[in-house]
Amino acid sequence: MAGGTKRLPRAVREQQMLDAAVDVFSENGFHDTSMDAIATRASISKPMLYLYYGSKDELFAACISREGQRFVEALTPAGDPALAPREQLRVALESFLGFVDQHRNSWMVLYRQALSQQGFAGQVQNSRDRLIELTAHLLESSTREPDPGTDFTIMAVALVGAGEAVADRIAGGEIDVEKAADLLENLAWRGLAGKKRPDHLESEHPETGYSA
Amino acid sequence: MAGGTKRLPRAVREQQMLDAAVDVFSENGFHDTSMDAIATRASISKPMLYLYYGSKDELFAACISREGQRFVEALTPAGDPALAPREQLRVALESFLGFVDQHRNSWMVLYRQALSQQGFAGQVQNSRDRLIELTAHLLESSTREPDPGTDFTIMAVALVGAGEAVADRIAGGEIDVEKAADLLENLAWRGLAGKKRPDHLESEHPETGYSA
DNA sequence: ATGCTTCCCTACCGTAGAGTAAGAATCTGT
DNA sequence: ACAGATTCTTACTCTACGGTAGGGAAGCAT
Repeated sequence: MAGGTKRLPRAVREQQMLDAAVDVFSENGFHDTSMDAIATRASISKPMLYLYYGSKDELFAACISREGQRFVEALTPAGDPALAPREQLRVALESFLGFVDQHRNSWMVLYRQALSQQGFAGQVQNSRDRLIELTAHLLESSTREPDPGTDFTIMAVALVGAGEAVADRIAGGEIDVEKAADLLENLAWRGLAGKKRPDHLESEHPETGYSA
Repeated sequence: MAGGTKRLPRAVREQQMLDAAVDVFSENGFHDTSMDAIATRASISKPMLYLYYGSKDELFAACISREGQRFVEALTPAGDPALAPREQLRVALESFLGFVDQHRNSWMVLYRQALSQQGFAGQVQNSRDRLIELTAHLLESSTREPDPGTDFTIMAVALVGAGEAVADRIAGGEIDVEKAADLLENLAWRGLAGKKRPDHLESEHPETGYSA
């Protein structure tokens, strides 16, 4: 009589548990989240968590794994080889920021929790490194005359870092995806102080200036 | 007979304790660090920690406070009003990255630990926000014809984010300060794919490649 | 040489929370 | 309608660790 729902097949319950776990982890962090809290949130009893996932660590790892999966999937449209490299970068940017905009919990769990939790950082750093390598590739492909000695990987590190910082603001609801994508695209190609996008833009309208 | 050293004046012991605490916190994170571990590292007994700082939280807060202080101090040379804004930005960049290069533990504690520890994040976010505002100001001051509607704060967020990402690589010993500063300066003014610094550069010499 | 202050320790308490034992329902095939 | 598998719960155990009680020894006055 845990709450009403009962006797669901394992596969379903597992997802429910992960949903609850991601929620609570993203709210309170790994250490300040108790298994009881997750169980309660999932309207289930604690031993179920241990039956399906073996331990708190494994449960958290499962969260990272599923959310990381989703994260990578959200970026695959950017891999479309039909697009010009620079367009790919634009798509990647929008996919990335769009993913954070929705799925804020995933973002919080993956980046603000997992990355700082020794023992899980490596697992996330993998997806991150792939993102960086992808970015480095796109930068390299779309640069006409690369200055000799240019380290595209470090450039990608910087750009991804900028993206993550901006993503945090998106997750905080302070700016919207389009504006952020514009900013980062300009950052990549013209520098911060450079003019904005040369073509269209402002087409949307002149209104507020901030999102919310 | 805790280890040999004995009966030091309070002010000294307090610093010892903070040194030890910063070390251990930066290695293991807040939650995976026990007060016993810190006491042992400081060659002191646990009740001393509680006598001088009242609790684990307060001790951690003291760490953040001291390291944050040092962090801000390291950036003050950039405030020199005699410098042109763009030079100020360059100095700020080098001060920031230089600080991370030495004081890696401070960096880890402040950013990788405190920022992800709910309850302390706000305290650090303060210093961070000031850094962002400072950067935004410098950007604004040194931009000739600001495109109307340009949000310098968000730009600063992006640039600082890039700086933090690069700083992590510095802390990891993967690149050196000068190279990172060049990269970020170029990022700010010309964009990632832009040419490197037009003037001197490579003037330093080809030596070691690492600092320490 | 006696009190007062400062510094410091050994030994303990209390509890939050990870993990488990034991078994009760419910479903599925035959 | 019975056996076996699957889902699920209540009610525990046990340990790590934050925090404390109580006292001891060293310096410094007068």
